Amino acid sequence: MPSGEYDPETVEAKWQDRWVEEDTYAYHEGAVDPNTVFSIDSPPPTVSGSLHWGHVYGFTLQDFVARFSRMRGRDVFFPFGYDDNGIASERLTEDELGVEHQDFPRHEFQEMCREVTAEYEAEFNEKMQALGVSIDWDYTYQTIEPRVQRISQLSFIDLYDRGREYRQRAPTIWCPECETAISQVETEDDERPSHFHDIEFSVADDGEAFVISTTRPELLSACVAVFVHPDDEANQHLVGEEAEVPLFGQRVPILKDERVDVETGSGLVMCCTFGDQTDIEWYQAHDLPLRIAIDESGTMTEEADEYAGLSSEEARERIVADLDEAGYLLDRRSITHTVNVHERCGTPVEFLVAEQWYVKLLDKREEYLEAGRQMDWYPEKMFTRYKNWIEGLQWDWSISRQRSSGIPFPVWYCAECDREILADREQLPVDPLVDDPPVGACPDCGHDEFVPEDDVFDTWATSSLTPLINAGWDWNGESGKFEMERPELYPFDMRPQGHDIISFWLFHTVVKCYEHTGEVPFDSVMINGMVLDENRVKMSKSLGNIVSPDEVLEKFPVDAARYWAAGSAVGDDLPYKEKGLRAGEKLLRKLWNASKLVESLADETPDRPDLKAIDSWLLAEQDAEIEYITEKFENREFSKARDRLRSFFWHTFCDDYLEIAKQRLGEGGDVSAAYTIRTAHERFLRLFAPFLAHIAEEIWRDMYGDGSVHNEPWPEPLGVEADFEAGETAMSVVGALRKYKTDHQLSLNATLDEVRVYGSVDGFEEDIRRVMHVETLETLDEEPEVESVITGIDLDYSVVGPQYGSRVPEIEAGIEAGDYAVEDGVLRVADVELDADAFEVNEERRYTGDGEMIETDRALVIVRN
RNA sequence: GGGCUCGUGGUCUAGCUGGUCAUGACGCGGCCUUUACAAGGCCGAAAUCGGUGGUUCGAAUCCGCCCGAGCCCA
Repeated sequence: MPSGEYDPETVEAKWQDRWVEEDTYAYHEGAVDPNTVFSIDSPPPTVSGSLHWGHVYGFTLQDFVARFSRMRGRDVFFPFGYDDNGIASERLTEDELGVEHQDFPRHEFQEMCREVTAEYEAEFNEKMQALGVSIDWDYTYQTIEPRVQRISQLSFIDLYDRGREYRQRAPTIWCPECETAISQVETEDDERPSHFHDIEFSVADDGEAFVISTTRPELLSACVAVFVHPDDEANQHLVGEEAEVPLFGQRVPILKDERVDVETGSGLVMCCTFGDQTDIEWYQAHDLPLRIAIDESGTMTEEADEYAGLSSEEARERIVADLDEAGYLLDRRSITHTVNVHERCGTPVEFLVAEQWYVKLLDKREEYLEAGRQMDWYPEKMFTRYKNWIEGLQWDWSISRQRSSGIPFPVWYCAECDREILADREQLPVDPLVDDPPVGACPDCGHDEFVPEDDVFDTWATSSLTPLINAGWDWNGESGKFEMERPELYPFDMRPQGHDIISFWLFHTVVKCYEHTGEVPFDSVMINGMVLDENRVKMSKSLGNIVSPDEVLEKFPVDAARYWAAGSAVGDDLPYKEKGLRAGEKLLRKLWNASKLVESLADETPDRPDLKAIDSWLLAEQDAEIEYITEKFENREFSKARDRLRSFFWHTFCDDYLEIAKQRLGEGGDVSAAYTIRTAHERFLRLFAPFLAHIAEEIWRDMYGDGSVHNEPWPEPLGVEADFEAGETAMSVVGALRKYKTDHQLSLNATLDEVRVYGSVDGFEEDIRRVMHVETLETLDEEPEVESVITGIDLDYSVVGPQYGSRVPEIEAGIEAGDYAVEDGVLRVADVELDADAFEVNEERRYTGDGEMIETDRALVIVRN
């Protein structure tokens, strides 16, 4: 039985171990009915070595749903995965081993990644288990494992076959540091110090000089045009002429375009291949030629003449010096400007032209929007983000990456005609760098040499397949179809996701799975907010405001953190607050102590006897609470469920009911009380189980069951009939008597001589009398001797407002002036008659008899002492 | 620069399909040993609901503008 003080450190670790050992949260493979299965597709975290509050928060919310659903009789599938084939893992491996990925063949480097990430993942697993999240650890995956590589490549081939992919030479955002193409979403803006250079250009025909301002003089050789703003009258005469580029001497057209920024510099701009995003737009809009001066490693090309072979930085310095010497450099000044940088490494990006694979998105925007609409969004408002993202899409999705670690494209190209040769589904996973293509000769031209594709997939191309990975999607060569090993899981019942990555992760997952299966992959999406610090600022390394979960969990029980996590509406950001955890800790202590008391008062549950009034009242109240809490869980309104449960348990059960039951059971065998106290308590444990997973388990196994509380059914209403009116009135009388004692500085067990109650407390008289230590308690059938003084009229505005509209102020003025009369339940004021439902007479009652009267909203209580 | 979200007692939060004295918790003050819990119980003080203008008989709630924070996208 529960005894002594609650010791979370021992208790929590004990159950965490046993849950894993005993497979408490095992998904039952036999389950086939999609209606009884509840499948969760958790987005796999990136392996970076440490668990942060975002993980704790997100997984705890998922766990609430998992535990609740399990108790509601669903076969819960709660898997776990790692996204470990991205740049983060690649860098982790490089740092850990002190190597550069360029120095190894791809498969060797991948092997190193697997080894390094495996260590971090093992540590992460332990921490996850120490959070008590009800994951089935038999279902895990790594996005870098061969099985997932196969699924990724199958996905590529399937999309290709469906005409959803294409290869195109197109401007690409390039990180010279990582030497890879990156997508738009992987870049961010950053303020960087730089220099503005005023460079003298001239008109080719007449030699008229004009000034170009640029931050990138190293791109002079890549200059393909000069632009003038259409509103720039002073320079309008240049339009249509040709300009001669200094040092390099190429002639370029002078054109007009409204995208010229007239605020900065001279108002004349050079367009290069490619200095920035606008250059790409100009290249497309004005059909300009390409002059590629910087290659993929950030080195100057032949296009840069004598500067070829230099790094772009070296070339910049040399070119600036040469411009200066030749008299072309008119000014050079320091500025700070916004540049596009790669979010991972902070290097300013370049824009190159390269052959890339794309997934088509733009042509099916409407369909993808509709797919999003078909999912239930918790909270609903987050659908807007998905919608805005789709509506704002401008580019298809580039999935090519030039990296060592990653999943290879299963493609070769004919060395002669460039025809694309895709791998056979049966041979996947393949690595074209090592493996041979499935044909000996090109089907188009018969040539027998092939060039392997050496790019790998964008990491999102794989992490957007998690529903398929979890469901065991694969190609069956015999049936010639895609099949799922666990089809009952798909579509998944719930997809959890942070609100910061709805736009690409969730969106890409919906798109890919929808294309492969023809079905929207999720019935519902649950969006979680970000964890902020105590001052409501997002935690980040650069601000140094990170609070590590490890530290906190040394001080507080996991259940307290779980209590905290339930403290905000789903989707809203949640500040980390020690106070929130302390409140949780207090609840654990209260639950523990109350359980000790329950066990000491009644150590077994008798068969259900005829229940006394207060007992059926408590159980009926609990029924109503269960209904409320169940509904809140279903709607993912955890904080409402939590607060209502806590408050009902603490105040109604502990403060009101237990105090009364304590005396009844203390005085001798009261079967009705014994039945009720244990029945209610047992149901409380089940209700608390999704939130306070550990303590509920500890007490449950001590008092009620051999199995886990987490595999017990969720409580159903008992259907007990009760006089709610009398029960609540009785509790208000007890409250009034407590207040009387407090006001008179009496101890709570002080005796009261005589109490008279006017109000319906039928069947509760004895309970009130005993718990408040009343000598004689009498109920009155008629109102006691009171003097009523009308102090005013309260209008019911929901009735009066719509009825009288602008005349309301007149009515109010009449009441204020005392210029009214109440007769036969009708109020006459300001020439109107109000019915009884439109107002309430406000009376002050003064008791004129012996003793003191206390008024509650349900009863009048007179105390003589 | 654009979109979305948020801004309620000292702190966190409910209410936000408009309707009397704005919910609860933490903290604070006072009182009380009810042999489960004093890390408890009871009572109390404390908010012009970010600012401003409007719609309305009536606005925390609806609309406009402004300020601040966060996320996403330029």
